[in-house]
Amino acid sequence: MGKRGYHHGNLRQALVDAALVLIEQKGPTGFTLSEAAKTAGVTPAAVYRHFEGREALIAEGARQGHEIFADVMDYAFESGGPSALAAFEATGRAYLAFARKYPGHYMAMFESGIPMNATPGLASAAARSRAILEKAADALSQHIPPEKRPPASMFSAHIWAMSHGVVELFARGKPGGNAPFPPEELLEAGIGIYLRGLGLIEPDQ
Amino acid sequence: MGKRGYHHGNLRQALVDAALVLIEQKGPTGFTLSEAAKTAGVTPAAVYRHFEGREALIAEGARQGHEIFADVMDYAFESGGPSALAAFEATGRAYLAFARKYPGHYMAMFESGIPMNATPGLASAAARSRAILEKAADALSQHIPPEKRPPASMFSAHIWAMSHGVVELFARGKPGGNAPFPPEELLEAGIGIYLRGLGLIEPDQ
DNA sequence: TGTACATCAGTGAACGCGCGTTCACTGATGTAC
DNA sequence: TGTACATCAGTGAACGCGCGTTCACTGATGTAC
Repeated sequence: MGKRGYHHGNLRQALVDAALVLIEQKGPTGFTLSEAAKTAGVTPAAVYRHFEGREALIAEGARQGHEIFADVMDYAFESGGPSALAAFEATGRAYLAFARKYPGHYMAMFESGIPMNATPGLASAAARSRAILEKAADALSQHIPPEKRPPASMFSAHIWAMSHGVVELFARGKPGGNAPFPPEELLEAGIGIYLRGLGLIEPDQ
Repeated sequence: MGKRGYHHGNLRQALVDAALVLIEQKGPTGFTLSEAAKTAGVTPAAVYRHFEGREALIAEGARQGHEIFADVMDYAFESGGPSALAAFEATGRAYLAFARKYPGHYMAMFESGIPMNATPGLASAAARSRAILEKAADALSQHIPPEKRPPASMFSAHIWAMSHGVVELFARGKPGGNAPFPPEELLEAGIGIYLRGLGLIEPDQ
């Protein structure tokens, strides 16, 4: 917003970008304000012209992540296919694609330990991305007979939990050496079985 | 093993215990060797009589966690009920109970970033707990017609992912303010729907 | 167009801090005789 | 039982390090006239 032309150009965003790369490389707690500053070609003290401190910088990364996350999932849902089911599955794939494509953002959002209320902007961005997931679940759950329909928020929580679990356990190199299956395949199969359990997919297919 | 009677009694285990409490309180990367030593009433340098360094101390906590984890899950599986299904569900409940009861161990195991090969003892304990989960999945999957049976390792990966996701997202205070449902309920319902999707529970029940 | 001035992004030095790790040591415990 | 000795768990001081944060400053940019 009009910072361009000054000494650096757009230091604020350069710092966020540097922070996200470092978080991706060293984990959210291995990340260092000083190193982000150095990466952006600037003195640590310069960071304080744009952020209140280390935590605010991470929070801004998380906020931007939630914004992208919500956009990506919303797009997948809206354009995901003719049926509510297809749209929902596209949303699930978008989840994993986001985690893969923006690992720094993902870590800042879910692994940094930054409280969701750290910043008003972060809080509202997080609420937005959460709402998208629930919207997708709610649309799909319309196809379940009301008397056996679980609350949409539970439904979306299950999908979210399985997706997050797959990301944390199998989409990184961490435990067990490596994944027994490609994460995409694992998640798609898991969601498929889950949806079949809800009666949303034909038992025989 | 026979250190009792010396200056401290059993400093080695006291250090592990202190580390696990601190990891629970401050996260696996906020944890500090010096503070663990202070908690145990000892100089930081004393730690090096028992561990190679900071990472080895965390690895030992993770190792003990995997040992307990495997025991707990194995017991739940073996004594979980008359049917393979009941035994499996007991195992799932044991997962969450472990995460609740031993949060420090859980974090050291799954959130500390310690590689599974950090220590031979850790590697073999982790392999053991992983094997128990697969054993339970394998036993249950015998009840699925072979032609539509997913590999037991995929089956157990799904359950593990959903369980871990529930723990990370909803069984701590982190995102979204708090859980929309009690985690136990959420996980049990999720596993139930998943098992129904596999045809292991009657669709109408 | 040119000059004087105000703004404010980034500097560079300094701070106090706690970290993980090393080292020569000390002194309580255990052991040989 | 008593004495001399060996062991080795824990000490305390020191190290070099990088951290987050503060502060008075400087000098390029933008603006008023």
